[in-house]
Amino acid sequence: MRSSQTETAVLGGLSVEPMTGYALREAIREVLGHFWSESFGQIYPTLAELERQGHVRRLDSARTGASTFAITPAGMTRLKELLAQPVQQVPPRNGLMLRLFFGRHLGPAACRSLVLQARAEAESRLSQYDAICQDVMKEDDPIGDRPYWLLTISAGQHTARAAMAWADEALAVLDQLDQPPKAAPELKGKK
Amino acid sequence: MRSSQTETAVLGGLSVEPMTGYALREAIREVLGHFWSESFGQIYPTLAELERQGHVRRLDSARTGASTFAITPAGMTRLKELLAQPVQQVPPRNGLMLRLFFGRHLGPAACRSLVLQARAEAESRLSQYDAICQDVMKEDDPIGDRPYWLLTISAGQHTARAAMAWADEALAVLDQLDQPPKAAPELKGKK
DNA sequence: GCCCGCATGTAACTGGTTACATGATTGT
DNA sequence: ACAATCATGTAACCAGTTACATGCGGGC
Repeated sequence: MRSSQTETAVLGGLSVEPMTGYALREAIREVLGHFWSESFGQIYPTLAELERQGHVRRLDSARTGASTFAITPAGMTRLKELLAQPVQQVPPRNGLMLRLFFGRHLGPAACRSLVLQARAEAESRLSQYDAICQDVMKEDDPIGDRPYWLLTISAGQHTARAAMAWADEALAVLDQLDQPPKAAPELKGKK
Repeated sequence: MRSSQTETAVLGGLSVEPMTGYALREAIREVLGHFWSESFGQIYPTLAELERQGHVRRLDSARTGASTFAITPAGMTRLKELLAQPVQQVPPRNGLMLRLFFGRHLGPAACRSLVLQARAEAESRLSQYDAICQDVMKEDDPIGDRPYWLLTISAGQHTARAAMAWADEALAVLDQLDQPPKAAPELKGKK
């Protein structure tokens, strides 16, 4: 039973519409990209396994090698089962925080640029969410997936805004550290 | 060259004070726990390798098997080198978002309880940060690590608060989805 | 005498990525 | 003709966790 996580993503993707393995990966990158990722090395073996179990079926298995997969009723049942399983969280590993925690050895200036970079990334993510949001809103949604999709986008936006707010705060702190004139105000002009 | 990430955490930990491998793991769990984790299976081989390279040295290698490790000058150099390396980010895999994205198959009620759970976790993390913050403030800090440590705590607080705000918003949306009475208010009492 | 917490280490497994080999289709 | 893109699949590798084997020292 490979990973169940990948299985969920694959079945979930195919529950929206039938796709080739390749298209599936593209879709995951473009739509789930801000909270999920899969590589070919995971997708193809998983598809093969799911087919063996009758959870997906190959549509045009004909000539060309390229085959579109569709989810079967059994697959839908399996998907619901997988979705209902408890969320397993990954042990945290945040490289930025690790560096910042030992930031004394790095110096305030280097830390500053790390935080600045993080802020820029958060900002760019935020504008991507707007774009994705537009996309989701402008295609019609007969089966009612939209509200759920918007939920995940909203989560991304909250996270990104929080990251930016934190970064601003952190930058102020680091500036203080960089020139810590105990007293002596108003020597150089502003800031 | 094993993982460099673990190497950084281990050298960083020993840069604060000499410790045994066991204590190192405890310290990482307790202090870096909200953004980092290491297991024995990583720590011991890494310590052995670092010793071989002269980046750490065993203090009381005497009798009892238990040995305290200290970082060497070469190790400090190496640590700074590692900290200066670009942050490598992990491909995202957020199990909660995956479930929510395909939430239509799960139904609003089940999604609601997932979000509720996430909110509770965020809330508990938030109160943990307060506790850690107290700890950090009440021991004195001759070498100036404190501001950096507070930075990482603050990041955790921002993230947790964002998660809670999002959860509240999401809960409202899911409630709407659960009873979507286009019109026709006040039929059954309260719910 | 026994259990518990400190301590060290290793082997097996897992979940995942990267890189590669291969080939069809399409556009220029 | 050739390049780019779509498409499939596998093998090698990697980081990391889990579980296990082992043993010391102290408290009850």
